[in-house]
Order: sequence, then C-alpha cells, then structure tokens
Amino acid sequence: MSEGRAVPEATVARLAVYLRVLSTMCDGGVLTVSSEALANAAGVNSAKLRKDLSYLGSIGTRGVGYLVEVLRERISTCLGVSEHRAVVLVGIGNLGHALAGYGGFRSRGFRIAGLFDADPNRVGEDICGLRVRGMADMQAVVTRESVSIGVIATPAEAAQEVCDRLVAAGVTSILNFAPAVLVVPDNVDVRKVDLAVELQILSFHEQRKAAGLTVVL
Amino acid sequence: MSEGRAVPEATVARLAVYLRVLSTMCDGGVLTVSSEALANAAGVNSAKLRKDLSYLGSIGTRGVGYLVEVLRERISTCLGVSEHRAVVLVGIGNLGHALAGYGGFRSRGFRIAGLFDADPNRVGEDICGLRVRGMADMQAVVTRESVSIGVIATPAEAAQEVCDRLVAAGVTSILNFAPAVLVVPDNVDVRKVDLAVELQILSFHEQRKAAGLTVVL
DNA sequence: GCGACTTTGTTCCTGCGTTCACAAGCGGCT
DNA sequence: AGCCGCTTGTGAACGCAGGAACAAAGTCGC
Ligand SMILES: NC(=O)c1ccc[n+]([C@@H]2O[C@H](COP(=O)([O-])OP(=O)(O)OC[C@H]3O[C@@H](n4cnc5c(N)ncnc54)[C@H](O)[C@@H]3O)[C@@H](O)[C@H]2O)c1
Ligand SMILES: NC(=O)c1ccc[n+]([C@@H]2O[C@H](COP(=O)([O-])OP(=O)(O)OC[C@H]3O[C@@H](n4cnc5c(N)ncnc54)[C@H](O)[C@@H]3O)[C@@H](O)[C@H]2O)c1
Repeated sequence: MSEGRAVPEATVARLAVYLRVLSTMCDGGVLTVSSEALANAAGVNSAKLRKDLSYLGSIGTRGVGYLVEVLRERISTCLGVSEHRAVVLVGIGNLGHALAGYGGFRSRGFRIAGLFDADPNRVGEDICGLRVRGMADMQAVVTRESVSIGVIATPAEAAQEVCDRLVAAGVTSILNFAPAVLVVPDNVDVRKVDLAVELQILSFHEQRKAAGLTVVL
Repeated sequence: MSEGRAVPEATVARLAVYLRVLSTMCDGGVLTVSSEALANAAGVNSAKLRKDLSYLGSIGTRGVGYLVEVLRERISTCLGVSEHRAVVLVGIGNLGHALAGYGGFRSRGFRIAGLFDADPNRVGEDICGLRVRGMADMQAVVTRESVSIGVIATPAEAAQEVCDRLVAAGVTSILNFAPAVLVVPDNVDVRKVDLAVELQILSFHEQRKAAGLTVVL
C-alpha cells in the first residue's frame, strides 16, 4: 500500500466525509487526532477508518494519531480537490438557484465556472455575481476553463439532451438531480441525487417498523 | 420468498428507481414489460432486476414479463408509499424554498405536512399554499398529522439541535441536507445528501482518469 | 536509557451483494 | 393437443466490504 493505489469505491465516499470533519477540526485549531476520535466525529467504526486511511499510505504516528493538517492535505490530493475544480451548472430554476448561491461549493474545493439555462428570460440574470448564460456559450466555457464536471438541474425530460451536450463539450463527470436515467459513454461518470428515492428508502424502513409494532400489539 | 421478506438494503434503493420508471411507463400506456426492457430503462443488469423483484414474490409471467400496473402497485406497497406519507421540512432558506415548491414530493408518494423555520422573519411566509411556521408548532403538527419523516435543510451548526427536536416530537426517519453527522437513537433512521461529497467522488475519478492519461503520454 | 502504554497498520474471517447460467413455466402456433 | 420459443425465478460461484483482533512501532514518564 505504498501510494494511493486501488482505493475502494466505498472508501472514497467516506474520505470525503473525513475531509469535511478534518476541515472543521483544522478551523477549530486541533493539531492531532486519533483514529478513534476522528471515527466518532465521522460516525464510523475506528477500524474501518484506519483501513480507509491505509490506502493513502502510512501517514499516522503510532501512539499519537494523525496530524490534522497533513491528513487533510493528503485526502484533498487523493480526491483531486487540492486545487479548485471547475464545475458548470445547467438548469437555473428553483433548485439551480439554490445551488448557484451555495457557499459549500467553494469551501469544499469547487469553483462554478458557468451557469446555463435554455430559457431566454433567465439568461442574463445575475446570481451572486455569476451571470446566467445561454446554452450556446457552453462549449466555449467548458473548453476555456477546463471544466470536467457538469451538474444537471433541469426537468427530467431535458436531462438526457443536456447530458449529451455536456459530454460533447468535453465534460467527463456528471451530477444529475433530475429523476431520469442518463445514458453516457464508458469514459463518463454519472452520479445521481434523487430526493424521492431517499425518502422512499426511509419510507420502506418506516413500513417495517410499523409492521413490527403491529405484530407486537 | 412468499412475501416481502428480508429485502436487502441495496435492493430497496433500486426498487425506488424501478417505481419511477414504471410510473412513467404507466402514464405512457405501456401494459407489460420484460425484465430486460425494465432493466434497460432503469440502467441495471436484468438478472439483478429479476432477483430484486423476486423479493416481492413471484409476480411475473414466464414468456411474457410483468404487468406494469400490478408491479407498480406491489412496489408502492413494499416501500410504504401506496398512501401519501406525511413529511415536515425544517429550514426554509435557499434550499428549503426549492424543496418546498418541488412537485416531485406529491407525485412520488409524499405530502408536506409542515414547513418550519427559526427565523421570525420567515415565519408566516406562504410557499405554494403552505405557510411557514415557528419551531414551537412542530410538536403539535407532527402528532396531529402522524408525521414520520423529517427533512433538515438548516445550516450545519443547527442540524443536531433540529434533529433532536424532530426526534423528540416523534419523527423516526430523517433526511439531512446539512453537512453534519447526526447522532440519533437506535430506532431512528438517518440518510444524508451531501452535494460536496458527491462532487468529490466524481473529482476522485477525474483524478484517476488524468493520472491514467499522464502515464499514456 | 528503559519500560510501559498508547495507537496504528494489517491480517484473517465472515457476510452481503452481484453475476452467470439454467431449469421450470407459460403462451402461442400449428 | 402437442411442441417451440421466450421469459422468469433461483442456485451456485465469486468478489468486495466490514469487523474483530493483534503485532509492530513510536511516545511519554521516570
Ligand atoms: N426543486 C427541488 O427541490 C428539487 C428536488 C429534487 C429534484 N429536483 C429536480 O431538479 C430538477 C429541477 O427542478 P426545479 O424545481 O429547479 O425545476 P424548474 O422548472 O424550476 O427549473 C428547471 C430549469 O431548467 C431549465 N431548462 C429546461 N429545459 C432546459 C434545457 N433543455 N436546457 C437547459 N435548461 C433547461 C428551465 O428553463 C428552468 O430554468 C427537476 O428535474 C426536478 O425534478 C428538484
Ligand atoms: N443551497 C444549496 O444548494 C445547498 C446544497 C447542498 C447543501 N446545502 C445545505 O443545506 C443547508 C441549508 O442551505 P441553505 O442554502 O438553504 O441555507 P440558508 O442559510 O439559506 O437557510 C437556512 C435556513 O435555516 C434556518 N435556520 C437556522 N437555524 C435554524 C434552527 N435552529 N431551527 C430552524 N431553522 C433554522 C434559517 O432561518 C434559514 O432560513 C445548509 O446546511 C447547506 O450546507 C445547501
């Protein structure tokens, strides 16, 4: 395990959480942290946390723990957010507005390189210093600013079309908020966030809890 | 596998996706669908889909496929959304406004029973026919409307406090949009949606792609 | 300088989830 | 009525992720 080699998918997701916790600790002036303490703060098992960190190479000090600043830097590098990464956002409706104004982008390693919408009435609008552009400008912005990630917040019907345009422009990772399954080339990664799916998973567990109670009654 | 028994966690998440696809098909007048076709539309392997559906009992017809309407009903029941389920939303800021006005809640089996915010300036505001209430009203609404799910869209600093109040009021499932780890009793389920984590996972893969290219060059 | 204590990094094992492959079942055609 | 072809449901194999337990390693106190 010399260098960040073959990091499991599940570990990557947790590294992002550790990074957030570490940033908070760093701001709070904490210098070192043990696997136990960090695991607690991140809501995971300490053994799992140590195994996760071991993929980045031996970076802790036995008997002491980890240097917060060093660990934070190491995870940032592994996740590719040590430099700000450019993102474009397409579909500046209700959700898009919230996302465009969200400070968490910048503080967590991303930079909004452009806002895009197909509606001419929205084009030109200013959101927190960023101007909404028409779809025609997308190709140029993606190329000029080396944008690698696109966020889709359009209605589901438009999602595939927007996705195709993003891919054609050179984007190779997509975060999709629209409830639609996207078809993309092999070299493009897609992640989806579906509010209703999350709620339905919770609903399923509620269902089970209720069934359990019924038996008890 | 007589009745919906011991459905794996991973399957539950996919059932929600199948349900969405089936609803679209239903609206489109499609009567039957094969595992192959449904799997394609949902973006999964057909064998996985059949195994997922098998947890609901044998419901397909060999040589034909599944009846769209029957399957939709069956999954709805399993997920506990055959009747609308009540939800409360706390933190009506940028994100909260978008969520409050989101039509996908209702169409996918949920009903917003209340909007809550601690800011007196926001209380009383009307969003799509729903009035924003103060935190003091929460207990009463949760009890009266049998609310089982709470959605948190407050700043991270307030998330744990809001969570505690929701749990105290009787909510047993929480969807958390704030970047914070929530501590809850064993009987309460928590799911989180963290935009930055999703982006960082995509960023990680971008990092890998770039590394691969560097070697090739 | 040495011993005891603390904490990491890793190994092993267990369990879950995914995939392949195929037998069983059903409809339709002759 | 019987056969053929299509599709489901499931059994078995495989690979990945999680958890416990421990040996190595470094620090702190004396
Ligand atoms: N609002 C929410 O809280 C919420 C929550 C979860 C998911 N979603 C999903 O996010 C998406 C957006 O939701 P919303 O509430 O912001 O919808 P919205 O209708 O308010 O906004 C959609 C925006 O996309 C733009 N658009 C439409 N077609 C386009 C195209 N082809 N190219 C570029 N832009 C186009 C529209 O002009 C509009 O500004 C939807 O798919 C919705 O299901 C929304
Ligand atoms: N805006 C986004 O696109 C976005 C995206 C991802 C995550 N988030 C997260 O969602 C949360 C909300 O984001 P936002 O942009 O809407 O922030 P915001 O500041 O606009 O809204 C927060 C709201 O919560 C209310 N609030 C504060 N303390 C409260 C308390 N103790 N009880 C009840 N209400 C309280 C505030 O009055 C305000 O209305 C944040 O944690 C943010 O990190 C936002």
